[in-house]
Amino acid sequence: MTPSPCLIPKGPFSLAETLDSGQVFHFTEGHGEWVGAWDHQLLVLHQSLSGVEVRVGDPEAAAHFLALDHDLDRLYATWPTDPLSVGALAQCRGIRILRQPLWECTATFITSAQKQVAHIRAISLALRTRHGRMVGLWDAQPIHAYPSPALLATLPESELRAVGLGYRAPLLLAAARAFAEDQIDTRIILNGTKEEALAECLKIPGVGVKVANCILLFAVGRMDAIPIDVWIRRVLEQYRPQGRQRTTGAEAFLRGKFGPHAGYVQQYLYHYLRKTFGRRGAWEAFKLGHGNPRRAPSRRNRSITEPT
DNA sequence: TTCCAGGCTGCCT
DNA sequence: AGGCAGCCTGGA
Repeated sequence: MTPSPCLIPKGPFSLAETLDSGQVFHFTEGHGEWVGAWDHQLLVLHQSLSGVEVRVGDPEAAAHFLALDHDLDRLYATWPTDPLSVGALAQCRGIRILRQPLWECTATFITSAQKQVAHIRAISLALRTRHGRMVGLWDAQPIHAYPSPALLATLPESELRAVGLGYRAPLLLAAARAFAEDQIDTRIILNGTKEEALAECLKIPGVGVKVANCILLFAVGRMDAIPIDVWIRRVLEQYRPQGRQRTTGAEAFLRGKFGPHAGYVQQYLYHYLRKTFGRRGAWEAFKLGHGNPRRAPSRRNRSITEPT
């Protein structure tokens, strides 16, 4: 048996952390091998001491997908120096922003609204298994691609609700239809200016500002895109407790604070905070100890910090 | 059991 | 412009 091609990343790389950092939701691990699909291609990857072994799949496609060309040492040289960003870098060193296919990235993040990662993963795998094209077998298990827009558009809403999509079912259907009927100009999303691309993303049903930025960061590779989710909003509360958290001003603030590769900082912070404070109440406890108490807790959380 | 999770949409001021 | 309720489901 010929040895697998070995890819050498530019700077640090952690395959496991990258594939498990909330960018993609369908890769599975067994015996040190990560198995999944990139578009319609089976990928089996293993991290060795010298690099990344591509045991199944096109090495060039794998290197592109894993963004092994991103010069992380150079990126770390200009990393923000505030305590949270430094802590995030210490824990997430080697995580890369992947280059995902546009449609499956879009569809996956439409289904992610108000869902925990475990559930997003379950939905993603169910959609692939039930409706995606099989791209190969690994360890006697079939691996599936994400179903195409044209195929998803033909499914009844009840079928999407059956995999647990809930109110997101009609949104995903409408998005699939919009893609299948060429109502979305993907050239603008991929090659337009930031503003043009964002506006085109917002035409997609079920896509708001947060998901649009996920698309720009994880599929288009725009490192200046900053998805602001609940975790990043918590970071904002620490940095500017008197400011508004929901407006576009928040994004401008983060861009100024995190620099041109703000998307990378965002991803590290997201992963770091979720892993460190993901337990119920852990973030509230952290804030009581170290955080800034000036801002009153939101109505949503009030019962936690102010028991009646 | 209750709470809340990587939001979007439509409607309100 | 910005705030808010409602929406489905399942994990902790």
